[in-house]
Amino acid sequence: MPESGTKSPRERYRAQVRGEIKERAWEQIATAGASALSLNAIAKQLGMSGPALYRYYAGRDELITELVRDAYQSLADAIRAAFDAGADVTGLAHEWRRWALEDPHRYLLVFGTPIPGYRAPDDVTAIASRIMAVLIDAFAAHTFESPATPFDAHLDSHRQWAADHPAPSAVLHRALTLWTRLHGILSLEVAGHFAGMGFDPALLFAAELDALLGH
Amino acid sequence: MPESGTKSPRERYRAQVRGEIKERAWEQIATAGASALSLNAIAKQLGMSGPALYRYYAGRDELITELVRDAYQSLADAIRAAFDAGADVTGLAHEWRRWALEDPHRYLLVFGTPIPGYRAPDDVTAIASRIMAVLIDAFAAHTFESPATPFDAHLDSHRQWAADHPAPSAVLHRALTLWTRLHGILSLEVAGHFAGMGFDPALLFAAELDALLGH
DNA sequence: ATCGATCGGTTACAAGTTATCACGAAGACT
DNA sequence: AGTCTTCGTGATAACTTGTAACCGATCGAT
Repeated sequence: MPESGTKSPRERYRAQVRGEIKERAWEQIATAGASALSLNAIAKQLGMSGPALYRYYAGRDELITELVRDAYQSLADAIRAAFDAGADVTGLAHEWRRWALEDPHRYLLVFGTPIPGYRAPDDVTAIASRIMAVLIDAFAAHTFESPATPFDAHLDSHRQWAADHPAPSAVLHRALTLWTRLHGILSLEVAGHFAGMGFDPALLFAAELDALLGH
Repeated sequence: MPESGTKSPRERYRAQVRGEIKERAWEQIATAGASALSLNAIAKQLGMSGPALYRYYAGRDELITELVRDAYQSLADAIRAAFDAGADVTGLAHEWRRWALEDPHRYLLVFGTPIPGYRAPDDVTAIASRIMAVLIDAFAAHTFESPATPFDAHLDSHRQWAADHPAPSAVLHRALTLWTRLHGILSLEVAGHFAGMGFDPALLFAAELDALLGH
């Protein structure tokens, strides 16, 4: 977030307070989860009492929406940076996992059970498309001798989720499959469903990655 | 739940009210999600006011815990029934999906973001083991020529999650993979993350199933 | 059959939450 | 300086979960 230079001091102060609010919100989410987020507690932590916070965010939903957007953007940045640094699909997948485990509640806020009231803002789907585009680019380097499945044919005419990326539909399929398979493992791991099972989730993750990338 | 015959009328009444409470709770969860569950509203719907509900459930956590247990048991029964009716792995997977889509919030209550305070009761992991055992039995009918992965070796010494099922670790691996891959798709679908993407989730589901069962 | 303890339900209350309103103080701009 | 927007305040409303005290009906035992 550079380039916040030419602004009125009022707006700079406002932006800074909004940032502090989000910071405290993330602290609360990291410890107690998103549904335990308390605007009152945040305000108290910042030294101001109760309704002052409503000058900065219209309500709980708006704050959460912005947190979701930030989290999405954070994932997009991490994936993009890894790709620009030369990471292949395996590298992107491990970066994805690192990002998920770094803050489990953040991952669940983005990909987990949706908050009852709120609806995803439109720009979030744009960020998602950008993430998928990076995955597709990474897969485009590989070559696959994959038999065309019925789903591949279906994808040929349904590719707006990938920002109409010109890659062949088999590649789109791979990218989509990478997403769903990684999410299957990561969401279960992050939600603690592997807890009492004994095996090492990292090994399962690696095995799934190997299986996808041509056994 | 047969064999609830020889009970004191007090206990029968109590059991019936507890059942009605859970019914209303499921209605609320199905419409507004688990985090919007209101004990007051449930009590009001049942004609009794507020704190009377605490005679039946010690608090929110205990009610949710029982709902989670019931949902788990419901899935276990559905899978078990399909298996006993002769369903193969494909049939079990579709039954799993049918169960998930039948009540999305129920699926998310079990496999989604965990509720902040509550912890999964011990018997839930036992039910999970029973489900996994059915999956493993279904896979045991298949034969695989799979190269032993490092994860397979790891699973050989970490199989208590499958109730120490005697199947070879490659089969355990398949069953575990089925779970995580199906959950990856189903959780994203149920949480609405495929909403604006355009493609048909059912075809993606079928494609993943085909890919897993030996392309 | 009467007596007594337990159970079920009630109202009242405490401590929280989100959110709105009306007001005062302080900075910013003309 | 004067005005005007913004920020923070306390008061208030309508909620929530959960506890405490009380009262009546029912069930079990004598």
